[in-house]
Amino acid sequence: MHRDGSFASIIMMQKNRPRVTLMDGGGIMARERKFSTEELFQYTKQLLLEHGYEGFTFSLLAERLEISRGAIYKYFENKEELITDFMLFEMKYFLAELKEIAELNDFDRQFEFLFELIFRNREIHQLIEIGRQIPSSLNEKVRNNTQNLEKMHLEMYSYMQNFVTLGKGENKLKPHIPDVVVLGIIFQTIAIPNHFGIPQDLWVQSIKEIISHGMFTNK
Amino acid sequence: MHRDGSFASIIMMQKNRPRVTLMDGGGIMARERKFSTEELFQYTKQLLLEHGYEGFTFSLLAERLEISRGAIYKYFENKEELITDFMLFEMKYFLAELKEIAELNDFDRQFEFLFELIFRNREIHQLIEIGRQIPSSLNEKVRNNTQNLEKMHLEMYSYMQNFVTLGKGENKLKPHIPDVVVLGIIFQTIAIPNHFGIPQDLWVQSIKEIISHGMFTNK
DNA sequence: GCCAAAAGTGACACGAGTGTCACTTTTAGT
DNA sequence: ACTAAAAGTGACACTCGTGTCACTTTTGGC
Repeated sequence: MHRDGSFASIIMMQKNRPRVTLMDGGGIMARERKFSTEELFQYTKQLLLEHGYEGFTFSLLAERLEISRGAIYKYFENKEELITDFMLFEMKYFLAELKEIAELNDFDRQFEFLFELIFRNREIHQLIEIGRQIPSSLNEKVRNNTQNLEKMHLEMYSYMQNFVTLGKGENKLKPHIPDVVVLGIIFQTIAIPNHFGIPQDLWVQSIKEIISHGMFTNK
Repeated sequence: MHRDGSFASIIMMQKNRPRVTLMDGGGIMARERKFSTEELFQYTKQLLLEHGYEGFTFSLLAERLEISRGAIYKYFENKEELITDFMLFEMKYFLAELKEIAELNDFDRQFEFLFELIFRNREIHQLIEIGRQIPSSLNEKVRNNTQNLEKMHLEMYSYMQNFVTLGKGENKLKPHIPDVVVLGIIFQTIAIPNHFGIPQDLWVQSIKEIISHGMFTNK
């Protein structure tokens, strides 16, 4: 645990800086963490999806992590800060993967790639909607976080915009349909809850086909 | 107000029955209501969509209605009861409209009808998802309400099932796509938030076209 | 063994939502 | 005018989440 110099811990350390240089060189190590940041964010995600923004509490999170509530305050001043940090964490990973779409140079491959990526990160869309519920904060850190989120959100759209532009350039996508509708559909359909437990394969293929060629037969 | 013998007030009166027969014949009328049930449900809808299930409170609702919180308890024992009553109210209206689909006897007309109906009731889908968050209650009335909701939900699906069966029978819908995927897509795509403010007409037509024939060109 | 530093704990004061209830207000019928 | 009934109010006791803080625990380095 003490050697995770990952993205997440960098975010976390912004407030409670250790008074020794940082936990790499040969500083005093102090006691071991009872929970990793990855663990914390994982439960945060679960709880956000289960209870929504307003239903998320530090008490619930502490319970899942089997620590005291007070411990969380060592790393995050409040709910807004924790959740925006978490959103940045998720978004960063998503964007890092999305970036690779630029390597593929024809539309068909990009479509396959994008579809698979969004499908593998189904919750992202729901989380983004939850993110819209965060009230504008007075807290410096939180304002900074939401600004960065905004930026990453735009960056995300710009990659997807390129995808659509390519599709229209190759005459693969219908030119009269607005770009944001194309993107909206891809995002939204993937989030359809499979309440009836259709097998994954069939489910994915069906959705992909409808998006591509519709649910109507071509007579 | 005192002469609304509507659906809503019938639900409401289950608990606090007036001691005179009921408010039709010539009973004593007592003082006038400061808010109608329709008004109450309208704000309930707003608040549920804004804050989600856990964010919804009697305090917020009372504030919007410009009454005291206590007044609401005259009609509903608690949040669960109010929200399930509200859900029944919404569902009832939706189902009443949906029923009429059976009058149309070809698939194309049913498709137009269904699409228009769901589009006009865009929030229904979101509300149904919020409804899933209601914890199973000990309260008699609430258990009864959720059971009825379940029934209406199934009834809703059965009407739509008929629609899909008809479509497949007429060879209009692709036979290999599972029925629930067809329904899921129709429901979900209509709920796409139009964040970029595309004109309504263009928005609806684009979505309808993608659902029907896909976003790909037929080359 | 002692120290410094970070991790973690539990108690406290506070604010907000809940559910209840005795009370007041308004109303129509007599 | 008087009354019964329903509508509405506001105070009370309670629970739960919040944020803080002095305190204890664990750790590696000296």
